[in-house]
Amino acid sequence: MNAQPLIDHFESFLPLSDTERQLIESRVARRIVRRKEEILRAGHLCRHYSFVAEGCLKMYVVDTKGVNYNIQFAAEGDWIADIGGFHSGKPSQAFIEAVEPSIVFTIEKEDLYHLYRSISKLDRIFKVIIENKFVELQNRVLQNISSTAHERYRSFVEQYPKLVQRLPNTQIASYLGITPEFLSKVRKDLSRH
Amino acid sequence: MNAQPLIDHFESFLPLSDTERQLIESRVARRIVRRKEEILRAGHLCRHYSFVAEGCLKMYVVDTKGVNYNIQFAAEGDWIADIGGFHSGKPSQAFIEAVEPSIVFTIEKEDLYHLYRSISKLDRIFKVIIENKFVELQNRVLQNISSTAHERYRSFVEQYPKLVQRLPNTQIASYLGITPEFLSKVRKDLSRH
DNA sequence: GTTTACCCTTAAACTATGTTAAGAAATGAG
DNA sequence: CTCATTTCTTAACATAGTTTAAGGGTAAAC
Repeated sequence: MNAQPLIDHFESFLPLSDTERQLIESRVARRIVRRKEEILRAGHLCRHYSFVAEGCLKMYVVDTKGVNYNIQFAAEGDWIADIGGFHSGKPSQAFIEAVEPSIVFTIEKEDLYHLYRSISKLDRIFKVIIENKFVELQNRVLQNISSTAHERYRSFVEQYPKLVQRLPNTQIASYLGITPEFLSKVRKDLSRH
Repeated sequence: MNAQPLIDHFESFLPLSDTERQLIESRVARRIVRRKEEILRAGHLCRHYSFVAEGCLKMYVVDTKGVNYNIQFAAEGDWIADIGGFHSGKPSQAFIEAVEPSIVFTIEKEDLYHLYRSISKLDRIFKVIIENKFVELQNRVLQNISSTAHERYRSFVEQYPKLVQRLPNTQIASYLGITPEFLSKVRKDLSRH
C-alpha cells in the first residue's frame, strides 16, 4: 500500500527511517470517498483519524431543527476527525462527509496508539500538527467575536482562496455562521467595492 | 523551587521519575502576577508558556478602535500563551494579563524545547493537553456559529460557573462577542425565566 | 475610610443579520 | 444531452445585537 502523501506529510515535520515508514504504511488504509459519502455519522463512534490526500471533506453538526453547521473543512494536506470522540470512545455528535470526490488515508485508533508507542516522534509530530490547527481555530474564534459577516467572508476568501472556488456558497455560509441569503447580499456588497 | 502544582498537573497525564521531576523543576520559574499586570504585550515576543496555579489570566487583542476582544481565560490548572508567536518567534498581536492576583509557573522557549528533548513523554503530555484545548475551542466555534447570545451565555455559565462569579460581566461579554449592554439585557431576560 | 475608577443597568434609535418566498442559474447523475 | 436537484439571487419584513447617553452601584487604591 502506497501511503506516500501521508509519509511526505509526516516528513515535512521530522525525517523518518525506512523501518518507521514501513511501520506507518502497515497501519494506514487508503480510502476513496465519493462526493456526499459519509465517513462518520452522528451517534456512531469516530474510529479513525483521516488525512486528506485529494479532495475535500467537511465536519458538521445538525441541530434539532435540522440546520447544519460546518465546523471544519479539510482539503489536501489536512486532517479531519472528531478528536474528542475519538479519544473518549463516546458516540460522536458530528458528521464527516466528502464535499468532493476524495482520497483519504485513515488510521484506526488502535493503530494510531500503536504507532505512538513504537515511534515516539509521532507524538511530537501530532503535537505540532494540532498546535497549528489550534492557532488557526483561535484566529477563527477571534474573527467570530470581533468581525462582521463582511469581514469574515473577506478573510475566508483571503485565507482559503482555493476552497472558495471549490465549495458552494451555502457551505461557506454555514462555516461563517450566516445564512446563504445573507452571504449573497454580502458578496453583492463586496463586489461593487 | 517548588513547582508541585505543575508536576501534579503533568502527572495527571503520565507518571514521572524523580529525575524527570527535578529536571522539570530546574527549568520552570514561579511568578506572582498582580491584578492587571501584563505578562505579554502586543508587539513583543511571547517567550514562555504559563501554567496557572492560582488566580486567572486572560488573553485578548485590541483592534484599531481600541476595542478589546477576549480570546481566552485561563484559571487554575490551565495553560496560557500565544502559541503561534511562541513557536514562530514573531511579535505577538495579543496581550496576556491577570484579571485576579495570580501565581503562574512559566517555562521559557529554550527550556521547554530542552525538556521536550530530554523527556520525550512531555511531547505526549502536551499533545494531549492541546488536543483537549482544541476540542474545547471547537465547541466554542460551534456555539459562535450556531447559537444566539442567550444560548452562548447560558453555556458559559454552565461550563465555567466559577469564572462567572469571579469575572466582571464586561469581560464575559467580550469573550462571548457581545456588548456589555446587551449582556445586561440577556441576563435580565434569563433571570425572569 | 474616602475617593476614584470601574462596572451594571436602562432605554431609544439604529444597524446587522435572519426569515420567507419565489424565480433564475448552475451543476451532477443518468 | 437532458432532467432533476441543488445553488444563487432578490426583496419585504422580522429579530438580534449595537450605539449612545445617562444615572446609580461596587470595588480597588491610596
